[in-house]
Amino acid sequence: MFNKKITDSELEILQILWEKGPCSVRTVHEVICETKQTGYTTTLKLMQIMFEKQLLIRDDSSRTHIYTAAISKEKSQKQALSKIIDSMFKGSPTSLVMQALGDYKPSEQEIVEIKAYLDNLQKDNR
Amino acid sequence: MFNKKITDSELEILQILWEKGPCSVRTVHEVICETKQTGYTTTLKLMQIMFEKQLLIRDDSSRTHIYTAAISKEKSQKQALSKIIDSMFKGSPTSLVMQALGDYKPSEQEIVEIKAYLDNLQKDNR
DNA sequence: GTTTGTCTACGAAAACAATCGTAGATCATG
DNA sequence: CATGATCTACGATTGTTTTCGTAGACAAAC
Repeated sequence: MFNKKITDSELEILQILWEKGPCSVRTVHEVICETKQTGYTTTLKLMQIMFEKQLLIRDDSSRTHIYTAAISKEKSQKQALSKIIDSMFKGSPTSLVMQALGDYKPSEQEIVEIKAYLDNLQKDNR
Repeated sequence: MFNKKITDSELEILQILWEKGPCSVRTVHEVICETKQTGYTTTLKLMQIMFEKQLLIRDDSSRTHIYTAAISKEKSQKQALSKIIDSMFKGSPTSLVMQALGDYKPSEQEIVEIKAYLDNLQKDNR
């Protein structure tokens, strides 16, 4: 029942809503238009479908409906990570982490932060 | 001209080729059949399309064509990471790493490995 | 109150992905 | 060499996602 696949277009809309909070279709559409050239009703339809799929919540008490993301950014991040860990990293989160660290060398400061985080995990383990 | 979108089915095929090296359609199809029930010609067609898209290279010197992945696993991993870093982690690789560590608590052993890796990065920085 | 603009709803088209059936070529084997 | 197995090529079908046009409701402005 859960685990509906989120398409790229849908993700784009979710991101706008995570960023800006509850929005009308018009507002979302204007953001999309900055990068993509597409019609207003396209955005509308997408958001209506997302509402049906329960990816969005909407307040239709006034004429201009206001939409809100129904799933948290964190949960989606986890889902996205989960998917690529399965599909690209043989199910090994650690190998994803190593690869990410290798590809995008973090700064000294960031390394320190990550290490601190790892220290905490180790404490929890005991 | 670049940035061909790789679909899930295509990724499945790429993974098999990364794992096993150059393969015939039959070989790939047999692996797919272990998890999915699908016709041989479906796999064939997919691989033909991937060849046209230049996701695969093929040797058609003998009757049974032999296909090879045209992009490396590492490059695809990087591409996949890059995509979700952009789309879900506001362009911050570090935040992806932290989230992954938080979601999938690594074992003591893995933590040690990651720390060692970070140590190396720090050395390189100096 | 009529015109103009903005909103939703909805159906249909277009684009893209995945599936399969069939045909024709080639090969292996009795 | 005839039969059956296996291969490619290719068109057709189905399913999903994205796009848009049109219609009707409502509001604002003149």
